Amino acid sequence: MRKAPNEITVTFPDRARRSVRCGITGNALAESISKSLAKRAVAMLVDGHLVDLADPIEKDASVKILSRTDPEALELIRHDAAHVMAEAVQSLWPGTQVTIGPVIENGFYYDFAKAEPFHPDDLEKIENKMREIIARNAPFTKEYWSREQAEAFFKARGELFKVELVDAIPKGEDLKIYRQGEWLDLCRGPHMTATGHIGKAFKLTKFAGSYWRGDHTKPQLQRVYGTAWATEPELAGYLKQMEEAEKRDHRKLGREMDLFHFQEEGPGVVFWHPKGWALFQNLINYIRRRQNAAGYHEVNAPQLLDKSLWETSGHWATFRENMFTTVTDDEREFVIKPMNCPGHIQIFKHGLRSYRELPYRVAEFGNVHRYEPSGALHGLMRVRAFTQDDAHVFCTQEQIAEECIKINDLILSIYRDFGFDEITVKLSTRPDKRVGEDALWDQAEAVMSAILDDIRALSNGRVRTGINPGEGAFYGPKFEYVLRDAIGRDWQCGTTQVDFNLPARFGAFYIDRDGEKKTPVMIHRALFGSLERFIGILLESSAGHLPLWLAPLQALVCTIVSDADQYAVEVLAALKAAGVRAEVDLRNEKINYKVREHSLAKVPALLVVGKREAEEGTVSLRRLGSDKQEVLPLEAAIARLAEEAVPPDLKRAGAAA
RNA sequence: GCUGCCGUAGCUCAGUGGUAGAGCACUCCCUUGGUAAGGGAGAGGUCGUGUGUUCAAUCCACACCGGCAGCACCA
Repeated sequence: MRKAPNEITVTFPDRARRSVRCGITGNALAESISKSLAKRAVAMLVDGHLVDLADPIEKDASVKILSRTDPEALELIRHDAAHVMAEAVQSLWPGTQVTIGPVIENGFYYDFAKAEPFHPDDLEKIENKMREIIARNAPFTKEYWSREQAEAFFKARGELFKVELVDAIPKGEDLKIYRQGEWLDLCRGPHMTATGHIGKAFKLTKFAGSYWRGDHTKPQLQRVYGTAWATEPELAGYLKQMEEAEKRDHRKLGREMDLFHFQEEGPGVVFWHPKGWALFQNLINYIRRRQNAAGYHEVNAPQLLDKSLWETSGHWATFRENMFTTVTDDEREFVIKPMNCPGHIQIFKHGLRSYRELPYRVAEFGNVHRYEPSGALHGLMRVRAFTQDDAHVFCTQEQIAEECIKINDLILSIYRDFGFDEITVKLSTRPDKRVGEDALWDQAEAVMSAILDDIRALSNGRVRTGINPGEGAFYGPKFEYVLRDAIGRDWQCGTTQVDFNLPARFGAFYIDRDGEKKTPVMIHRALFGSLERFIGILLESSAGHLPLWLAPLQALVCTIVSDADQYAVEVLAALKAAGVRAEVDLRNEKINYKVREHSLAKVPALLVVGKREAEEGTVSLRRLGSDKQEVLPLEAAIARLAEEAVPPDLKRAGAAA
């Protein structure tokens, strides 16, 4: 295409091209295309970058003019809403300082410095004020200010946090100020053309405390969260989804399914009820089979060990605040174990180890206690006493990569058995607070980053990888296995940590081929991490509809009339004989009542028997989540359930045999 | 730990400055009913704990304990 001087070529999403004056604004460009587009336009994408519609286009570029319902505009709606919220709060409570107000997943927040705390009713007040501001439909306009001008302006207004933000902007960079009517804010942008485009599909959701710059030593601010969408049905859909998520809260399910409880005298510790403990044991049995098959030796190290071991490991220096301790009458100080590694090292150190024994893999369902900050406690997800499916592999440096890959394969295979297929593995590198020489860290990180590449390559696209800088353990870098649950939430569960430090600190060694003492490398690994937490994840992901092999109570025989009692007891006996975990409900209640009650308790299979079934030797089978029934011979029903109740690993073993 | 909110029967929740109520669950009675609540009766609470204000506190104030949300933390 031939161009006059001072002309540029813009390419539209439909691949149409047009020559336009260099420096044309998005507004003018939209106007030149059509009146209706100009009217709808709120911002634009230039070469994929979201920018203000008022910005000039100064070189050949692909341009997409955005209207507010384009997906790319959603973050602008949210960001604009945050600005409007800040204006609303400052207009309602003069003297409140504004700080930052970013877009987050599903919405936005703004942090304020305000002397008086917000009151729950304030959400509605702010929302109403926001609607007023939006109705005024003031245009967003951008200005470039000098650093001095901005600093003087915010200082004069008493906006000290903004002054700090101005100071933090690198010298030589433009300071952008966005105005909306009378109000203005320092902001990177971009914004839509006017506040009216925010629309009505937003809602303020909650207040919370937060820290300035996320640092708990800095002043505490008040955060207001909101959600915003392009359309009201989308907002309604989101709110509905939140309600649904609430219904699968594992604390609620735990009560409804009678799995566990908490009470005041034991903050952060779980009372496991019979059904919950059965589920717990089902998980342990499964993991035990898997890791025994993978060459681990299961052990049990003491619950209580002298403080000196924790000083040696470095835990005392790093986590003393989070450890439960006890002093005995003879004035010895003991630590209730928060970790299993020192115990396992003692087992490794007991007696002389040969290189022939390596890799030496010790596993334990270790019951650990950690004094977690009270505000961190959350049902089973964050507790003060939990069971780790922990293990330590003592090996040579040459064996590290192979062991890490084996662990990786084991973890991925296990997650697959639970239906978790979307996995991310993240490498967490050295934290600021750590033990050991930097040379050892260099080595460990180099080894692990190579392994990370292998993991991704070996996974055929199933595993994504990433880096978490500075998030490693104090004794070594780690892989974190993050799984995505049925409703799209991510949970960090498994972990593999390569440790060049602790074995040496404890003086662990083995006798190598050449007769010399060598220090082994230790790999820490956990599969689910915390069994308590994993059960919470399982419950929320499945909404309590556990697969049959895990369900603590798999089947319930329900009678319709008492004439069927005798038969029901026979059915129960037959189920039990086939290894199905079952109970019988002979109560003098209607079948509707029984079905409702057991369905609410999430019993996977109901075997209903009345006169007819008793006479014919059949059962009416109803599965959780369905309102259909199927009448089939008792043996057929039992065979089906027994088959389905076989854990996935045993099923594979059976198929192979 | 920090900020805010909350704490009444096993659960979900009303309520009042003059020592408390509902529904479900529980016990008993009637009912034998075909796939998500049949009917009736009964029992059940030092209103989280402590101190204070008051003639009088479940209610007001303060402290503590516990919970919820977010932040911070997570070997």
